[in-house]
Amino acid sequence: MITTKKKRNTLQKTKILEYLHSVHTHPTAEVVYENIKKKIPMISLGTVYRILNALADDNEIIKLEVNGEFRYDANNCGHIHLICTKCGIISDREMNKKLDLNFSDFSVHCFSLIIKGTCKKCSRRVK
Amino acid sequence: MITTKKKRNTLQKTKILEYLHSVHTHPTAEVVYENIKKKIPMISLGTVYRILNALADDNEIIKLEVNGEFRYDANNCGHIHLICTKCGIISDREMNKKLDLNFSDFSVHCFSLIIKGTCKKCSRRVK
DNA sequence: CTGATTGCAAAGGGTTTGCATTGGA
DNA sequence: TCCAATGCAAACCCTTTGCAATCAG
Repeated sequence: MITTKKKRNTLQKTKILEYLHSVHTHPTAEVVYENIKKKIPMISLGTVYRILNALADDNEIIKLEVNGEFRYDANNCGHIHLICTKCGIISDREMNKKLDLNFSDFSVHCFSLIIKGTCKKCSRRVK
Repeated sequence: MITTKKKRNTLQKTKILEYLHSVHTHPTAEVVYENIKKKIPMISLGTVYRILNALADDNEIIKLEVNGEFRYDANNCGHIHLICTKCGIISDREMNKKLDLNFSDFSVHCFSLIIKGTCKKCSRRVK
């Protein structure tokens, strides 16, 4: 059994969580960094990454991957994330049907399904 | 209208597709590279990446992201990909229920749902 | 006090790209 | 012949890390 080490609440962590709860844009670490800098000018990108990853590990937020970079989202279970693989935009949808997500050998952290495809705007651009 | 430039069939591309159709392991570009090298010793990693991305763009294969790296899979629609965010293992499941994946403003390329969580083995390791 | 957390900057590592060469149609 | 595709290696760029300083509990 790995002992959980005690965690501290810092201004950096508080502000980042606050920010994530205030937006619905699935920001990248870079975007979070730029916004937190307005309130904590001396914060560093590395710290933002560390806090975001820690929060994701604790399942307080969701970590998504789109086109080679990570995006973070305050935990909203029960949503479907539609990710356009062309432009990277992410839109949330409600599930219109109960999904049977009970697997005997796999524990789903959260009902946030990720579906990739092409959004309306991008599909207009004929290949 | 963007004109589609004509494509050529090369040994490299043929072998890579052949390989992807022969496995069910969702290999990384690196793994594909190592395996193709057995047949085409002089092939380069860059070429593997270029071919894999081209195939994914043409929707001939699926490009998945797990823990910061890409994995490729011969197109198998109608599957659920269970991705363990701890160890990165990917297992396929059949869908036991028809999903309503018709969105008015989003075209789903393929019914390959990606669900992240923790596999049995990793969940045994208590945090 | 203690040691978890931060800032800074360098290192890491998967992926992309520029360019000369090769080779498919 | 023509230009897409390749090989090679350097460049990219997002993310992670080491370390000394800092600060929450």
